[in-house]
Amino acid sequence: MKGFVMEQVRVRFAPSPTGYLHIGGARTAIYNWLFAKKHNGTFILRIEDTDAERSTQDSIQGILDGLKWLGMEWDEGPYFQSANLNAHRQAAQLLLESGHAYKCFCTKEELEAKKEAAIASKQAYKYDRTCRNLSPEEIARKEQAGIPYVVRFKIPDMQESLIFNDLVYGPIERKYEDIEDFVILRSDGSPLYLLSNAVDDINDRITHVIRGQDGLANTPRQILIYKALGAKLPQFAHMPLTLDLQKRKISKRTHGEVVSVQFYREKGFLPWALVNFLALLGWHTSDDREIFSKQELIDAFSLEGVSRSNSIFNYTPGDAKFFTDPKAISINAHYIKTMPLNELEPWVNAVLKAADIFDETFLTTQKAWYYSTIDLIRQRFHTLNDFATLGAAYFSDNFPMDSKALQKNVLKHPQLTEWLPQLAERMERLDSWTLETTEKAVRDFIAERNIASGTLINAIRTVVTGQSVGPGLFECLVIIGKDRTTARLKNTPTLF
RNA sequence: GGUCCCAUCGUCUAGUGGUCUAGGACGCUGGCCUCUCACGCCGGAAACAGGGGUUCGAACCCCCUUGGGACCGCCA
Repeated sequence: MKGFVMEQVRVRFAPSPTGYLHIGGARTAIYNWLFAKKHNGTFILRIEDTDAERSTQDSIQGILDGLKWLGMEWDEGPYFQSANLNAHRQAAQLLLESGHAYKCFCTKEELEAKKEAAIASKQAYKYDRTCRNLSPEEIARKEQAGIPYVVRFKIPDMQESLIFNDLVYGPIERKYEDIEDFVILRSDGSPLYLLSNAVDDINDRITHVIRGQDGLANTPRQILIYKALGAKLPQFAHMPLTLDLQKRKISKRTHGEVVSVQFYREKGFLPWALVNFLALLGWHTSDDREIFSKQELIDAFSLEGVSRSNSIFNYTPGDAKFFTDPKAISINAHYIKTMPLNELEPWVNAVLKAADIFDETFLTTQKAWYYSTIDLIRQRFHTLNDFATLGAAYFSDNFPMDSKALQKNVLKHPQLTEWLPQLAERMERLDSWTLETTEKAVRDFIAERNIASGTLINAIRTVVTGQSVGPGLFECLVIIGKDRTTARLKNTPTLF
């Protein structure tokens, strides 16, 4: 970067608020955010709410909440495109005056007929430029007559191609003759997306337009707008799309909640785990790293690592084992089991509170115990919610009893109604409550009565934790404590 | 239909002419560990879409075919 002054990077995420924040949009936001952070630039949020019909306040709020939850904080905005209508109209006026645009009086019916005719004769349809060469007199007459008109952009009449270098896809070429004189202003004077979006990007001094690949086809036309307006061109970078296993674009309509960011929040995802997963869906480094801290990801990120082929969100509806892409769950589990306990703790607090099994003493007098407990059980958890479900028995006496576990490990052995209370009495007399003393008590009991050790151990686990699986039994007992353990063992007969 | 883009294990991908009998991760799977389930560790199955070139040599370069996707609104 020596020899010239690096321009201050400004990027934006510009969603239209017509639904919740979905993972494809979130990924685009993440890439923009990473690019901004990487280059000490500015990340701008712009809500493109000019479609009043479909835009909703709920949706705007959902996008804001989703981005905040993910940690994708913006430096400027949110700006609202609807606030810039005048600037868009002025730009159109400017284009009209400079001869880069013209008024088109063709009616929708006329255009529709031409389009159908083109399709019928298997010709590619493109506006035939009927109004492009209207004389000033004709234009004045039509206007006088009150004939409504749209404003169309005048594509340069050249044989060459428009070429631009996409930072992800490389050189993209489009012949001028293949581009239609597109509409930039409706007959009611309101601007269209292609214009609004470009004008806003110019006004926001965006240096890098990082967006989904569906914007690739719009780019040549927007470049033409930039040029006609005399604006400096930004760099363009298009991201591959996220498809489902049938290679369809993911959408709420066909995929439901699983593609919304909110879903992952509710399912017990750590926001950074989702960010990490999404960043990897279509981007990679050339080494084998897949787990990145925030700073590591910022340092490693580069547009060059973005792949050009669409990536598939590996989700199978109705999968009994995986409620979303298995890799996403795997990454979430990885963070849960490896992150520093003091960072994990607040997330656990939240789910326990939501399940109404949180106790304020967990953070005061019982803090050491609380941390040990989290540390003990997190190894086999995949989501934060597991702490409140599979882990409930460690935090509260109000825990669910897994019916299969009960059936298999307890109800099959009626003698447990006597054994477990007897064992409880013996354990109550223990002077200390450690791995060694609890194990000795149980092993002695087993030896005295000649019980199969697995039978008793599994039964104890089920009665005490409500689960057939979990950490080593004695570690469980030590963590759960003497009082709770013995009380639950004594309670065994009521389970029958 | 037109224009543009893409193509390595099931999925995310490494790979930019020789080091590729194609590497990693998730998932699947065999084993070890073990009171259970995980974790962990050690293994396994699993891919260069097809065909032509170019080259001493091609996953990598070129062409064609096939397949997939995007865009083609007075939506954004």
